[in-house]
Amino acid sequence: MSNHDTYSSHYDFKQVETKWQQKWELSSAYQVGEDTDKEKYYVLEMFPYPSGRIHMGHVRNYSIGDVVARYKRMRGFNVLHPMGWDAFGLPAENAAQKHNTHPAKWTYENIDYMRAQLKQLGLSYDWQREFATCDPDYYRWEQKIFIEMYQRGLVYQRVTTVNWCENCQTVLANEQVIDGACWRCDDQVEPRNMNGWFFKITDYTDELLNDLQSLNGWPEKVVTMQNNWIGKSTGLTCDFKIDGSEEAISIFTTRPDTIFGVTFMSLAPEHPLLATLTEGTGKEKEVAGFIDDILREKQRQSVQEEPEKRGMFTGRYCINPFNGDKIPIYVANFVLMEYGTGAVMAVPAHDQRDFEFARAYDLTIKPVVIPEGETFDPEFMHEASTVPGKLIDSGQFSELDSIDAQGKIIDFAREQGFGAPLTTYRLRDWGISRQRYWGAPIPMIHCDNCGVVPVPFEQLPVLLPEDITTSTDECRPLHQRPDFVNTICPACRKEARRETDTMDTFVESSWYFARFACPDSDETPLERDRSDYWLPVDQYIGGVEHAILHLLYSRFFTKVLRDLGYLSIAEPFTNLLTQGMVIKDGAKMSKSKGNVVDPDQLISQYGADTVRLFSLFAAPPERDLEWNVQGVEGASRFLNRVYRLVREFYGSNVDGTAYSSSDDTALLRKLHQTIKKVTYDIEDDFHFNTAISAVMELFNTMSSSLGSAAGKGASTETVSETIRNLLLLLYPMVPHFSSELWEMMDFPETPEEQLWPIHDDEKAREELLTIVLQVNGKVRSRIEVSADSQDQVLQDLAMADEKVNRFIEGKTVKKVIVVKKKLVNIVV
RNA sequence: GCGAGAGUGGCGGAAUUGGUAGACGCGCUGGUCUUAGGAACCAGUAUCAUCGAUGUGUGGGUUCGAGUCCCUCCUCUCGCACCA
Repeated sequence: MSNHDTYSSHYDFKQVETKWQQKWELSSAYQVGEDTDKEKYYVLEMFPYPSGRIHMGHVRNYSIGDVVARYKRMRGFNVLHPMGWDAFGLPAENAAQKHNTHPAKWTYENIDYMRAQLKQLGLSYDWQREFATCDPDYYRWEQKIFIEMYQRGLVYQRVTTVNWCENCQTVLANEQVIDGACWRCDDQVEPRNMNGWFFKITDYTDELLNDLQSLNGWPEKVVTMQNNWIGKSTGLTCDFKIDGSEEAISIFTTRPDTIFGVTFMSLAPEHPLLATLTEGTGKEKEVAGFIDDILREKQRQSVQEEPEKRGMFTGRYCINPFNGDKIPIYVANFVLMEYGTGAVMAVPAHDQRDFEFARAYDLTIKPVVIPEGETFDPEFMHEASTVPGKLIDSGQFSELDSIDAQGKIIDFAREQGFGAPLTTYRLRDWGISRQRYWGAPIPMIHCDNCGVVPVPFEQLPVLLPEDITTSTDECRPLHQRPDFVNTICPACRKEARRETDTMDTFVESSWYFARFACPDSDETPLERDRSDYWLPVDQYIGGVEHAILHLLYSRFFTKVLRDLGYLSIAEPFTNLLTQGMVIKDGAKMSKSKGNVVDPDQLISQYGADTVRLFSLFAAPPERDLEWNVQGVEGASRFLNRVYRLVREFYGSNVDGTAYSSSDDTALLRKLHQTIKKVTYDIEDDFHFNTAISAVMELFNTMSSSLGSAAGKGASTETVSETIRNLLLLLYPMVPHFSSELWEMMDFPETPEEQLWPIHDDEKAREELLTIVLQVNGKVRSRIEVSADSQDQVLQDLAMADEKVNRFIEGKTVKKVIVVKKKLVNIVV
């Protein structure tokens, strides 16, 4: 019985995929260690939250990553490709309440299920390195890093107005508030004053900003988003003395050149000077009422709508230090306390918001920057002018160009002592306190004698109490656990209380990629030599929805870990691929829309390789992928066609059959062209869709070559060679399938032990080319010529062409353009 | 409003530098085999028409030649959004 007979007549993906997955599992095929003989390559996909089961977005993300991993291995790299679980978070608590279980139990059960799902997809992870962020062995190191950050002054506590989500019963960071709503549950966020822990990410603002320039392997879009988020602006801060008082109002402006055009002052309703300012004006009550009013309005409205500009005169004036002008002070609803100084010098002639306000309250508009060839009459202006020009009415700065004037005005303010250059940022410190149970405890102790004291390293981890029962309306679960809260102060040995806040789960995901270098290390969070070998991540892959939150925090942590001596790198991810969403019927998959596709069901119906192939084929990775069942069937059909052809070829035993040598070279040529194209598509941009279509073309060519009668078609040898290479090209995308057919063909070893094929330019070269013949730029005919034809020959052939002649007859040929290997264009 | 990106057959999408528009796949049409086919295989498939003409959101421009470059406008997606 020949080997061939043991293979079924149709491709049995279930049996084949199980077989290879078992082999990989038993041989720990993708386990790696540091190997200084080989160049390392670290490919990482954003690890999932263990919500219960994987979704199609994961399937796509991890399929892309797996192709990269398998491809790079074939290129001789020592590839690190790990997987883990972003396992802390609120859904576990909610689910635990709902199903009357424990968050840990729920989480670890989900992980078990999802791990099995990932294994069914045949993803080539080094499972030895797997961890979940809720493992005490992980978060103990996070607690250590926290304390070291605290000791370095990068952690502090303060009371602030925080974003409170009533639904989640917790605080959110600025980055986690989207359009005034919670990023997770979409509930409206409300302000609340609370004590909380902060990471001093603003210490790293400049570095986070400047290093963006080095991220050439990131999509420009993501870099821009981070740039905007950090929001650097430079300008002047300047004091306006309050008339009849020793106090002054500090303003910040990016347009110091317009400072002679200031006609009033606007304060944010929360501005601290307001209370004293109105004293004795007789307007105290009126102003206070107005402030209450706009603060309440601000809370109510969604961030979407921009309210009408409203304000009220405070009854006081201040003095413009540049020209001594006495200008009225207003409270205004559009001034933000969070930005700059909470006070704005209003220049209605050159700022649209100030302009609208001035029109509404009939305030003076004074133009001071006049663009070339224009004049402004304040009475007839219908919008502010924000373009540069020449200064007027600006004291000694009049006649200057407005751009040049900016620096001179700042210098003057500094010399006179009432102002200074200032750079402001939009980025705030990162509030990491969460009033929840299922998170890493913040390892701090509050002592009445000693104040805040870090938990000593040897006492780490501060474990979450396990026997917790979370009930629906329970807030701050740890707070209500005396056995957790009550402790001894490490400094004075007196009774003290543990911190009961847990850390934002984004803290875990900010350094997990580094821990993958040494997940088993029980001495230290990161071993320097191992992280130096593996980091940075060469290719990071995930959804664009993390463009700010996770990626910014990870960059921050990388720099902190470097400064703590754990890492040598400044940036964590050299190359970033942000893959598009998986959509169906033009919309994002969601339960409410009822268009969710279940990966389990797909895999059992079509097999992992088909699902992988389709998700790689249907669109390039950075674009949204429209899920289409018929497309999946197309992918399945393709694999079956290849299977049948290979099986028949192997069984036909056609050695010695006569063949056509021209067909033989043609197939070989196509093969080498395909190797070239597939390699280029993967290397250049991970454009697997076009790579797959090239392999399909190769298969079609081979298939028609094989079907020919004796004396035609390619030789057995060439077909075998083509199959061999085709399986190698396909291997990273459909590894089970390729491995199986490889074995069927009796090729030595397995595809993954082979090197990626290299094309031969000589063999890929076309002998005959189709040259397009144009008349006046329109295609009129085509001719076949040998590839080395000279220009003159081409031109002669073109002029002699019958179809061409129909179009040039009776006309004068003005010009002939010959483009090598492409076309001849005759202009008449 | 500001910023970025994108508009190509019935559909998903191709088209390295300006040089054959629609690769590859889906769908559809016809055929072969078949008791049957929603399997497989073969042929066809941008549109309109007889030569031929027209076609990459709109209108213009540059060029021998434009999906690709420039300008105008329209639409969509994403991000930011009273940031002084």
